[in-house]
Amino acid sequence: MKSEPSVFSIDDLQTKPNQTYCWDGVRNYQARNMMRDEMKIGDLAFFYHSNCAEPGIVGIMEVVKESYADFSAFDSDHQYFDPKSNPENPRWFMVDLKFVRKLPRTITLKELKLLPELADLALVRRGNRLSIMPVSASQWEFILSFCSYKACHKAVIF
DNA sequence: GCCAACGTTGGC
DNA sequence: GCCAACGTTGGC
Repeated sequence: MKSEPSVFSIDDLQTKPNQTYCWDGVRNYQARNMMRDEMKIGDLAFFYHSNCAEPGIVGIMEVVKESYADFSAFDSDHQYFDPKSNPENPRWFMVDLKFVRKLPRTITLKELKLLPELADLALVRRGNRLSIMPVSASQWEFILSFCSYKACHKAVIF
């Protein structure tokens, strides 16, 4: 799940570790469908910093509330207002998340693109700008193990 | 349903 | 700031 750190970063999320946050403002149907149809309580998600100096995966979140109407779309004063959505027939949905942990270091987009094991990761596929993307179990495990071991192999791999 | 014009995302 | 790669809109 992407967020611009200048707007909301992993450190913002960590400031109040027990706080839950609604992931509002998603206005793309594919991303909406993933929140609405796929994400279940207890699921984990990577937190990705986008549109910044060092884009990459920086931490882990957990789903604490399953999809419900994104009410920011109903408020005409809100930046995420969408007149085509209303409480009777909401167009946009969101989930609630909470901080789990930061990764020991940022796994940069540059690294993710170089790793053959992640060639099928949606994030590194050509032109993918979705703000929410699926990660398979094996991709998840690989990224976490790579994160732990990279310090030892830094000179070899890069 | 087609597609040109336009707006957005986000890496660089 | 540039621009590729989208997604959306709306005329037809």
